Amino acid sequence: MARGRRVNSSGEKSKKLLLEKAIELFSTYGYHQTKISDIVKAASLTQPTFYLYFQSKESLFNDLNEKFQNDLIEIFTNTEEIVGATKNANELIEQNLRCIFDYFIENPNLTKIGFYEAEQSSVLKQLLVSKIENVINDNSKDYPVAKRVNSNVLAQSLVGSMERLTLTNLLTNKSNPEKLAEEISLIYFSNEQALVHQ
Amino acid sequence: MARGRRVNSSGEKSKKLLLEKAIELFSTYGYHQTKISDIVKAASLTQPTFYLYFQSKESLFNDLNEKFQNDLIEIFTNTEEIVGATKNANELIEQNLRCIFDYFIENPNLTKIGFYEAEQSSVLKQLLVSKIENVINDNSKDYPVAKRVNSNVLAQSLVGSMERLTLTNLLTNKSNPEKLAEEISLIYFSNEQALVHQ
Amino acid sequence: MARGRRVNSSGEKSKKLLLEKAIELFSTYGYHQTKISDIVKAASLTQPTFYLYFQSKESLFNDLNEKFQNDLIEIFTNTEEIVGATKNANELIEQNLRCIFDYFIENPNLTKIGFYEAEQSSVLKQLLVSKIENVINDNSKDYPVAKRVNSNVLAQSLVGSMERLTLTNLLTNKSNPEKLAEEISLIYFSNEQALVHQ
Amino acid sequence: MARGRRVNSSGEKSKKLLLEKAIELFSTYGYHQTKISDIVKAASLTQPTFYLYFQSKESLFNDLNEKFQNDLIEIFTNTEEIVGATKNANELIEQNLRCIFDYFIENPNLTKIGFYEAEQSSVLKQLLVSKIENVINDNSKDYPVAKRVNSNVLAQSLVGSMERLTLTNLLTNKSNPEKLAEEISLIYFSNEQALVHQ
DNA sequence: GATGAATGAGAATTCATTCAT
DNA sequence: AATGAATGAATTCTCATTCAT
Repeated sequence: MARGRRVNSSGEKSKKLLLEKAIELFSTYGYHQTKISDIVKAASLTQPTFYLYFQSKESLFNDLNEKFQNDLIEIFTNTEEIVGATKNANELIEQNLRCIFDYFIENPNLTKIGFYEAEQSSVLKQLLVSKIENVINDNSKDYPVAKRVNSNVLAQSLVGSMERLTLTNLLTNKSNPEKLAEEISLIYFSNEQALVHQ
Repeated sequence: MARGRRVNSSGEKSKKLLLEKAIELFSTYGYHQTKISDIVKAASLTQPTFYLYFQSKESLFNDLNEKFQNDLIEIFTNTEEIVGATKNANELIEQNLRCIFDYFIENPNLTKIGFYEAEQSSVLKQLLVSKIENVINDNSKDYPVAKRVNSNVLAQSLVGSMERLTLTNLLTNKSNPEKLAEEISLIYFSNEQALVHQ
Repeated sequence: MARGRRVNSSGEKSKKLLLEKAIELFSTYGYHQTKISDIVKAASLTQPTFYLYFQSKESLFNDLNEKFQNDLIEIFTNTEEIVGATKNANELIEQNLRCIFDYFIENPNLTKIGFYEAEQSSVLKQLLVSKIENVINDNSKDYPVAKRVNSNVLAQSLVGSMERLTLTNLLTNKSNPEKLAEEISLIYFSNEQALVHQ
Repeated sequence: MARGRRVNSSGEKSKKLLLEKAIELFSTYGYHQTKISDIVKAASLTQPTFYLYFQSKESLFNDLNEKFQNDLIEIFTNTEEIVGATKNANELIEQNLRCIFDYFIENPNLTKIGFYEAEQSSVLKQLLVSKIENVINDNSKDYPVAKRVNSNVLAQSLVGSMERLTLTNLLTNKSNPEKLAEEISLIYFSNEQALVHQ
């Protein structure tokens, strides 16, 4: 039987294909339900080829998660820089959410993996909570609710809202990044702002 | 170990022990990471004994989830009856949340399985969303925010908050059922109530 | 043993080897006494390799039986065509028996499986009975015995004789296809022919 | 839970019941497909009770077969004595067959086990062959066919006929002992006798 | 005489991973 | 760069059998 390098084949192409299929399958069926044999079958390649590009199933999964985490952390950082100190807190958070949701929409399957399937996601979410908590603390005077509810609880709650709404409304295309960010902002801040600014 | 019946052994005890250990392990390590061998080892029993009481690993897991779902659905139903039409919406929701959180605190590991680990949880959560959505719709006049944010989005958001806060604050004993239910109520409704009632 | 491909290994060779050993063991010890571990041990391979080529122990057994049945049915059909209407009944049956016995001798172990071990064999034998019954019915005028004994009984009896003599005389090499076919023919028909023709 | 001796229970009754059910199940599903759990379930008893009366599954099966063999051997012997030297060979064989068939009809399930399922059956059948062979040899002058066909082949063939016809015609009640014995006798001897005596 | 409870020993099957080409 | 062939190491599950009551 024919073996060896195939016509028109290119390592990078194969690796990318495997990566794509892996993301697709992991996000659809989960880590344990996805076999390496499934991934290579979907990519019309063979199992040894998988090991040409990835150390193991677990390391591929970790790589995927690392990329997701790095991307998200970069978004956090960038938004801070861009938005800067010019805006008030709820706009800052809304902006941040929107950027995150933009990324989610562009990488829906990776999001399902990195934000829901992976255990590492908890660290990331905790980081998000911290960021939001800081923003709230820095601007607590503007938020009456923040006087009655612990800022950490508020931030945890907000991340919980993000999590669920991303899954049910954003990734199902019932909503879009802009709209969803605004809605969350409305739920958590805008109403009060409005009242405060009366 | 010798074969046959052990001194002082009793079927009910063994079954209960296996059930406990299974809940413990599933909630800690997840379904796939928990092997039947782990469960029976934790219970100081052997694999065939497992099959004396449960059909398979999967069926045990399903049984667990079914119990969780039934318990929770019963709580929904009971709370409705008890609270009745006497209270306004946010009190109703707060009461309901509190009952749910009470159950979560009493069954922390089962909650981790039934509310987080299991795929069936999505149905349950959707049901919760529907219930909350109805309450909001019935009382939307009291909630300014409900005029700006779709009631479904509001309900999804609230369930998201529940999910996350249960995991991070309730099951870690940083908070308690009463307090957490109040906090969520404050975040979503009370502030407005207060303002509206001015 | 190291993992991975062996020197000089070839899929076809391994599959054939497994098939051979399976036939050998099934025919010697029977389906239930033959473990997959026995088969692969006999082939100097490992259990996963077995599953590379066969779906399961049962499906391998069924495949074997299907082959046997198809082969035998083909023999029935071919013999009919070749012998045609030119010969009289006992020659036709003798010819058919001889072809069958030839096949048995060439595939002694498969015969033990497909004709004795497998439950599916009963269908095949019933088919044989039908064929023979038809021949007898078509030529009953030549056979005095067929007037006193039901043709179905006669056919069943003949198949029973085949069964036993194959096992005790043919597969043990005490007899051979030609001789055995002739003997059976003599027992069932020739004597009468002879007498009738007097 | 209640344990210990049951009201109205009697050891002998339980043993007999187990024996009956074992015969029923072994004959229907075969040795390997019949689990001890099946047998005791059918007898409304428990597994340890089984071991009160039988050493093991295998030994029960062997006991069953031993009984069958002893019964059959006794029939051989008795018939010889009764029939004695007074009759000619084909009547002797017919008589013998009829007695055997009578026993088969009275013990259909045991027959399925002892004559078909068990490996030990081959010894018994060989014994039958020997007996028949002797009769044929002693009376070969009366049987023209015996001059052309080896008496062993003739005897093997006859036993094969018995085997198959018992299964297809006797145990299915399509025929009866008397009729079947006569038919076999007709197939193998009577016709010639008739002709010879003309 | 009988049972509830338990287990030793092994069965089939799966899957990530590796070797030789 | 890629593959055909193979396997180590589990993992679930079954069944005859045994012990304590």
